[in-house]
Amino acid sequence: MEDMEALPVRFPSRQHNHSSCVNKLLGDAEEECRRQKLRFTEHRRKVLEIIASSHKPLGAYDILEQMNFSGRRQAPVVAYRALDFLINLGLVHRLNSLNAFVACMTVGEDHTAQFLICRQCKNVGELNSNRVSERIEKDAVEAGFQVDQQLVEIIGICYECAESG
Amino acid sequence: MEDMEALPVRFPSRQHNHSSCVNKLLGDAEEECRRQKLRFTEHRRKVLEIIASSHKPLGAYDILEQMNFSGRRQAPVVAYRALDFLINLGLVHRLNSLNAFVACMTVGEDHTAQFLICRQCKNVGELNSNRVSERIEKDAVEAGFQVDQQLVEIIGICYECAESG
DNA sequence: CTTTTAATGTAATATCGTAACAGTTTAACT
DNA sequence: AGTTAAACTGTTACGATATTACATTAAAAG
Repeated sequence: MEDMEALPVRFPSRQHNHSSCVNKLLGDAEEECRRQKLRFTEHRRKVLEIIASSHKPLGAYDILEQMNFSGRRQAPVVAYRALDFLINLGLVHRLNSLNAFVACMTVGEDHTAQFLICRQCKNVGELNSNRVSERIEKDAVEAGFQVDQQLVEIIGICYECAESG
Repeated sequence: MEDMEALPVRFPSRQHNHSSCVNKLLGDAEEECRRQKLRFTEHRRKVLEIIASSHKPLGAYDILEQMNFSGRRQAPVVAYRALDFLINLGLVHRLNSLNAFVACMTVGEDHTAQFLICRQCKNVGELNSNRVSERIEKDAVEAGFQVDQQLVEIIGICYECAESG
């Protein structure tokens, strides 16, 4: 029997308003850090803000460029340190096939994620299909493998690009 | 209703004999190139041989090191060109989470693949679960996404490492 | 208020991957 | 065979991504 619940997916539509979701994410981050007694420092806030302001994946050096507070160029390690922190908190995801980073679109919720990468518009959506993650888990276990982490990246064409030819 | 066929999976066991599977892969490669009228040149053969001789993923520069035919060091691009060729032929897979390459373990068969990466012994197995690939395809389509390519990497502990503590 | 843990600043360097272009080999076609 | 077109190779240079190491400063815990 199929699971008939709605399939959670977030793909950024073209006219979607960023500033509200950026603010939401920053708020979530602050709260999460308070809860876990972690420090939400300036670098970390800035990096999260930069990533969240783009639904296209950003490379570490793209992020770094936007961190020039006062004409002062930061060293790469500054971006990587903040990224590590945010990834560990689940606020940012790394896309291995692109060496790039995106903000998490389902913060706080307990979720698995698969990434939908549009090779035309370069936007990235987040699919949260438990059916997929459970299927992977089951089959891996059946194959004698104990799963710690799943990395699922799906390359293709998003709905809006398919429509507009 | 569940699909009850055996789940195809290849994980290299510790006492498994490489040389026979290396030879098989080289033979398959030759045949496939003949069939498609492609050239199976020395570089390509050598790179495939090197990758196939290791069930642990190899980086491009690891491969390069083993290409020193006569003390002569090859340029990186030599390895990358051969790798591109072999990947397009489906003889080699790239593991994005590791920036590394492994030989395909199910050559010639029409198959999808998910990679089982043991974070202890570093061996990589290939799971060929149509249930996983179909689940991903269905859910992506349901989310309005047209799938071209699936990249699935599963990090964890393999059977032999789990057994031996 | 001192100890110790976490974060930052800074420089250097390691690792991974590609561009460009001239030269050579191979295949295909008179 | 001789000519042409396509594919492959050699070589140099460079671009992009990521980490190590270590000295310094800031914050939290006792």
